[in-house]
Parts: sequence; C-alpha cells; structure tokens
Amino acid sequence: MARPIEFDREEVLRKAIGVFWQKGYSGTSIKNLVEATGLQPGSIYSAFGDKRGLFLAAIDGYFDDMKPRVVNILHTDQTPIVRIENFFNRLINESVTDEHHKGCFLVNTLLEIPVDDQEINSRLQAMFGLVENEFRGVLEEHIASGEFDSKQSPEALARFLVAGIYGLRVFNKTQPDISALKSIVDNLLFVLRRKSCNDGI
Amino acid sequence: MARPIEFDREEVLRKAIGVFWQKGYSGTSIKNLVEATGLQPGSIYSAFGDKRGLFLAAIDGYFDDMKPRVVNILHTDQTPIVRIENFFNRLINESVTDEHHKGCFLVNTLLEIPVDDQEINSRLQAMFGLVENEFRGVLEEHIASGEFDSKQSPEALARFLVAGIYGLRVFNKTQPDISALKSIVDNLLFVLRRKSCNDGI
DNA sequence: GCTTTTATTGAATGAATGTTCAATAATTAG
DNA sequence: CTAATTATTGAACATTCATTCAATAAAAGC
Repeated sequence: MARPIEFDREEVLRKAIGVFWQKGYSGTSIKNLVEATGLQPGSIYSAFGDKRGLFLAAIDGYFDDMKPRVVNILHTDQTPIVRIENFFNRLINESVTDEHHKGCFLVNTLLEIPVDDQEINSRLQAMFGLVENEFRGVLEEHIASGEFDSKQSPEALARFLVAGIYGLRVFNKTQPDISALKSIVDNLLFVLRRKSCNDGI
Repeated sequence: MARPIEFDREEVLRKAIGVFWQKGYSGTSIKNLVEATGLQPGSIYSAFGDKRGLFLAAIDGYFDDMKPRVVNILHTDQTPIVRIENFFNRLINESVTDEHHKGCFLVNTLLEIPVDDQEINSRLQAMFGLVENEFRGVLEEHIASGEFDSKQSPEALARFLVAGIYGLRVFNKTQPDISALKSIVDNLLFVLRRKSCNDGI
C-alpha cells in the first residue's frame, strides 16, 4: 500500500555511530552523515526526526549491541576474578585494535554532553549502571567464595572498576600502548586480590 | 607611539578557558567568546589569530596555572604516600566544589580533539607527562623508603595513578558524589600500600 | 490502469558560523 | 598641534549549518 523503506536501519545506525564516535556530536555535520550513510538529508529527517534524534538512536543501538556482550563475558562458569580479568582483557584488546584510537563512544559522549542534558545522560547512566551492577554481582560471588576479604563493599569496588574503565579508555587515547594498558589492569585487579594482611589501612 | 592594549590578557584567557571548559571547543562560538570576554571579534582576532589560536593560548594558560600547584603539592616534607594522598584529596575537593560538573578541562579536551591533531595533543601530552613524571619521582622515594616493595616499576605505578585521575574526573561527571570519589581513591592508594605478602600474584 | 500511500530526492531556506576590514579612537614622538 | 602607529569597533562577508518541502518514485489496493 506504500513505498517500502529502502535502507537497512541497523546498517545506517552502525555507520552513524562510526561518524559520531570519531567526530563527536558537535563535530559531525549532516553532510558527514549524508556521506557516511548514503541517505539524503530528507530521508534522515523522515527516519530519525533530526540530527539529535539520529544521535539518540545511535546511542541506543550501541547499547543494544554492547549489553549482551557485557553480560555474557561476566556470566561464564569461570571464577569471579577470572571473569573480571576477561572483561578487562577484552577491553584492552578492543582499545588497541581500534586503529583510529577513537576511545569509547560512551565515554567520549559523556564528556562532550553538558550535565543538564538529561535525555542523553540518563541513557549513559543506564549503560554504565548496567556494567556497575554486573560487576557488583560478580564481586559478591568473589567475596562469598572466601578468596577475598575486603572491608570495601562490593558497591564501592564495582565503582572502582567502572572508574578503571574510564581511566583505561582515556589513557588509550593518549598512549595507545598495550603493555602500559596491561600494567594498569594488573594494578586495578590487584585490589581484588588482597587478603586480610593488608586490609583496613 | 601607539594606542595601548586595553584588556588584560590573563583575564581574557581565564574567561575563555571557562567557556571552552564548559562547552568544549566545537561547542563554543565566537559569539560566546565575545560575550564572555567583552572583546569584539576583531580584537580577539588581532590578539590571538583565530578561534583555534585563542584555544591554544587557553590551554597554555591553564598549564601555567596548574603546573606550580601540581609540583608544590608533591614536594612537601611529608612522606611520599601522604603527598600523593594530598594530591588526590585536592582533586576530589576541586571536583565536588565545581558546581557545573565541568570535569577536567584537559581530560575533556583530550577526548574531544581527534588524535591526529598534534598541535593540541602534544600540549596535553606534555601536561599529563609532567604529572606522570612527578608521580614517578615520589614513587621512587616511596620505594626507596623501604615502606613498599612492589614488583611494579615506578613508571607503571605512575601511569596507574594518571589513569586514576582520568577515572576520577570522568566518574565525577556522571556521579558527583564525594563518598564515592573517596572510596575510589582509597582503592587507588591501596595499591601503593601493599607489602610483599601480596606481591607477584 | 488508476488511486492512495509512503519513501526518496536534492535544491532551497534561514540562521549561525568563523573571519575580515574600513572606520574610528587612543596613545606617543616630534 | 600634527603625524604616525596601533587598538578597537561592529557591520559585512562568505561559508557552513541544520532543516524543510515540493517534486518525484515505488509499492499495494481496487
């Protein structure tokens, strides 16, 4: 009963993510998006409303892609600490694999967007909140296993690890050096390995 | 022999830093800068060349302001670990005091500017390199004091602390909560307190 | 085949962008 | 006071920006 949509929405979103990722929100123009997606301005506007609408859709698409990967890697049958190790090893791998050193799309966006932009920041909060929650669950297992007795709560440790993600991603933008990233992760994870002899200082 | 300059260059730079800090480079317009500094476009262009020139001058001005404060707080007669503690405590204090949650001017810029922009990135590298070097010096003292025997080199530990700065500043943008920041610093500094019983894992 | 409905096109729009420059003002040297 | 020099002004400029919309194209129902 009507002309069908010609483009693949997911593919367009993927390409849009790439542009926003590399140039930031303010830094990308509609012209950039037209070139990257192959869509004409009119098509973009009828499909996503406006530039901001496309950006929001891009963030959501990124989350949909990221979410199962985060959950899966933290829910294996390995020990809690190994799962967290796996998480950070993958993070390092993604960081050094990225030839453009774009950093993390979410972290970049976090720092670019003003704090009073709730529509965007609530999305970011949800995404990092998910990661923090997953960490917390794994850390509770870790503590329950008896391998680790910390005076710090699993919540505090999960926050520490999320801050570790931030640190790594920013660090990678300045010095994309794999051995440096590895040593940072070593020190991060050291905190999860302490036994009582060093507690409470 | 000629009309003297009327504005105070340092004051103009301070105001320009404020705008760039809050809005980012792409996000601030000449109009914003005209309003903030009180200078007319022509005066800005004759004094700083162009928008980018003013931005570069703003970064340099920020560094001039920051450098002695970093050096001073890490060169007291206190113990190495207390000096590093002081550094991070001041960082927390600056973070929670900032009502606009602007984060760190340098970290924000780091993430906004493309990696191939050497003119800007070399400046940022120099600034964080200074901090890293200062950390390394203090850590060498710390190791020499015998209070701390780590298998990690002072270089690696200094990088870890710099990544910690990144993590804290990004974290503060999402959750400006002082107790959360403090617990992150606790965990960060824990790494510097280990004794041999936990080494080498 | 004709009508209806929706997608696509891409030129046009007006606003905002960074930048320039001729006019004007302020200072000093002679 | 006059001339020379430089700073300031702010309107004007070309460009780029996000956005719109009338024209056109493609599908489905009748």
